[in-house]
Amino acid sequence: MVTFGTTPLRFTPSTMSVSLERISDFLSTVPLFRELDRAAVRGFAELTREQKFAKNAVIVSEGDPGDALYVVRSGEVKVLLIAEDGREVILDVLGIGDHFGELSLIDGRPRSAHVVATQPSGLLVLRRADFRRQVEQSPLVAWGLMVELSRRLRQADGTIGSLILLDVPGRVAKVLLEHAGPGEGAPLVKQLTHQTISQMIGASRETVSRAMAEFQEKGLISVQRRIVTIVDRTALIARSRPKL
Amino acid sequence: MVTFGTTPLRFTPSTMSVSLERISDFLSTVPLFRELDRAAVRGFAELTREQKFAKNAVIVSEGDPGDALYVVRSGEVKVLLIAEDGREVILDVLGIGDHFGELSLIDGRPRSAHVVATQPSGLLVLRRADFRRQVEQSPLVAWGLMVELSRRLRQADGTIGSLILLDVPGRVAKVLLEHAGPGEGAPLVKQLTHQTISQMIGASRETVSRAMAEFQEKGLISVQRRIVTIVDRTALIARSRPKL
DNA sequence: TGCATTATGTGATTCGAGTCACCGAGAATG
DNA sequence: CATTCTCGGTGACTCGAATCACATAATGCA
Repeated sequence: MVTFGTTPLRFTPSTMSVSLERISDFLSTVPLFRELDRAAVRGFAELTREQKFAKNAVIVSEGDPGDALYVVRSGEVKVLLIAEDGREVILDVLGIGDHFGELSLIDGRPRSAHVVATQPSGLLVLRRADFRRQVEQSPLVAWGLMVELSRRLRQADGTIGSLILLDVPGRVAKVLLEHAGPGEGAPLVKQLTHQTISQMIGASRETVSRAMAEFQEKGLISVQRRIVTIVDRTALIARSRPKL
Repeated sequence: MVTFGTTPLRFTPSTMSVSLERISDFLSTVPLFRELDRAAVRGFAELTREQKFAKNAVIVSEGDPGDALYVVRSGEVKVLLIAEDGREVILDVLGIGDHFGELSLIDGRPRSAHVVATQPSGLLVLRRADFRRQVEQSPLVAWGLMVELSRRLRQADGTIGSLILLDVPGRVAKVLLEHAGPGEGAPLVKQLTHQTISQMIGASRETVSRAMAEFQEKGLISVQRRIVTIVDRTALIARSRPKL
C-alpha cells in the first residue's frame, strides 16, 4: 500500500452501470444542472459512468492530466494539497451533490490538487469532450458553472482572509459556523475530526483540541459522542471576527 | 478625507469618452476578449465608459451591490479585504489588461472585496445588463470568463497552501518568483514595497524586511534603488518550498 | 466481546514571528 | 532645495502556537 503523508491510500476504482432514470433524477438536484429541463439533464445523464471508490482511494492526483468531471453521488471526498514533507492541506470536503474536476476541464491544465475518498463513495464521471459539447449547446450550464466558480472564489478569498486575520480559535469558530446545520441547536452537517479541522485551517491538532475545549467550557458549543452542536451562535460569531 | 486602516482614500471618479477604435484595439489584447473577432470586440467597446480614478481612490467597496465589470486600461489597482481593526489583506494587484468585478456580475451577490487605485488609473466600465447580453450571444466570452475564473481559483488555492505550509521567508520568496520578469536577471515586473508584500502574505513589514535582507546577503536577489532582481532563481525556488 | 485502531485531552518546552521603538535614507513636493 | 513623507533596517521583548510526550477514551472490527 502506498502512503502519502499520514493517509494510507488505496487505488481501487471499479465501474458499474446504473439506471438512467435514477441518474437523471439525481442530477436534477445538483445546482449545476438545476436550471435545465428534463431532456437536457437526460442528455448529461447518458454521458455519465458511475465509478465506486473505497475509503482512502485516490480519485485524482495533483499533476495528472485531467479530463473528467466528477459528481459525488454517495459518500464523501476531500480535496487536498500534499506537501513534499507529507503535510496535508484540506481545501474542501465534498458531499453528495458536490462536484469537482471542472478546472482541468475548462482550461486543460493538470489537476491542481488531490482528491481522496474519505468514505466509500460513488462518483458520476463525465468525460471532457462530452461535457464540453453539452456546455456549448446549453448556455445555462455555462452560466451555472460560472456561478459555481464564483462561489468557490469568494470562499477561497474568505479563507485567505481568515488565515491572515484570525488566530487559531477564530479559525476553528469559523469552520464550525460554516458547517452548522440550518436551525438553532442543530448539530454540524459533517462529522469533522480535530485532525481534519486542523488541516483545513492550518493549525496543529492539539491547538484545535484546546480551542474546542475552551468553546465547550464557555458554553459556545456542546459535544456529545463527538457530535458538535452550536449552543451560542452569537458568541461563536463574535469569536470568529478579528479582535480589535 | 475618509481613511480605512492605514490607507487614506479619496472618492474622485470622473467620466470621459475616448475613441472607439482605441478602445477596441485595447480590448482585443485582453485575454478575456482575445478569441473574439473584430466586430464582437467592437460590440463590447461600444458599451464601455472610461472612468478615471486618482491614486487611493476607492473603486468598489466590499458589500456594495456590484453591477459593473472593470478593465484596467492604465494605472494599477489593488484588491483587498479590510478587517474591522483596520488591517488590510491584499488579495491581488492588477495592472493594465487585468479586470475585476465579474463575480458580482455573475452571481448577483454583493462585492466581496474592496478595490483601490494604487496609481492614477483609467478603467473601462461595462454595466451588468450590457455585459450579460453580450455573453449570452457569444459563448466564446463565456468560455474565456471560465478560463479566467479557473486561473484565479488555482491561484487562490495555491495561496492558501503557501499560507499554511510555508514560513514567512518562504512566502516572500514565492511572491518574488511570481512577479519575476521573464528572462534571467530581469527585474521584477512590479515595484512592490515591503509593506505591500507583507499584506499579500500575511506577515509584518519588519519580518519581510528581514527576509529580504537575508536573501540579499545570501546572493539570491539583488536590490538597487528599490528595484529587486532575482539572481539565483534556483535557490529562491528551493526557499519557496516546504522544508523537509 | 476483546483487542487494535483512531480520536481526543493536557502539560512542558521551544521557536517563529509579531510588536514596539527607534534610526537613517530616499523620494516627493511646494 | 529644503523639508516632509514614505520606505526600509535592526534590536529587544513578548506571545501564540507548534512540537514533543504521554494518558485516556471511543470506535470498529475480527
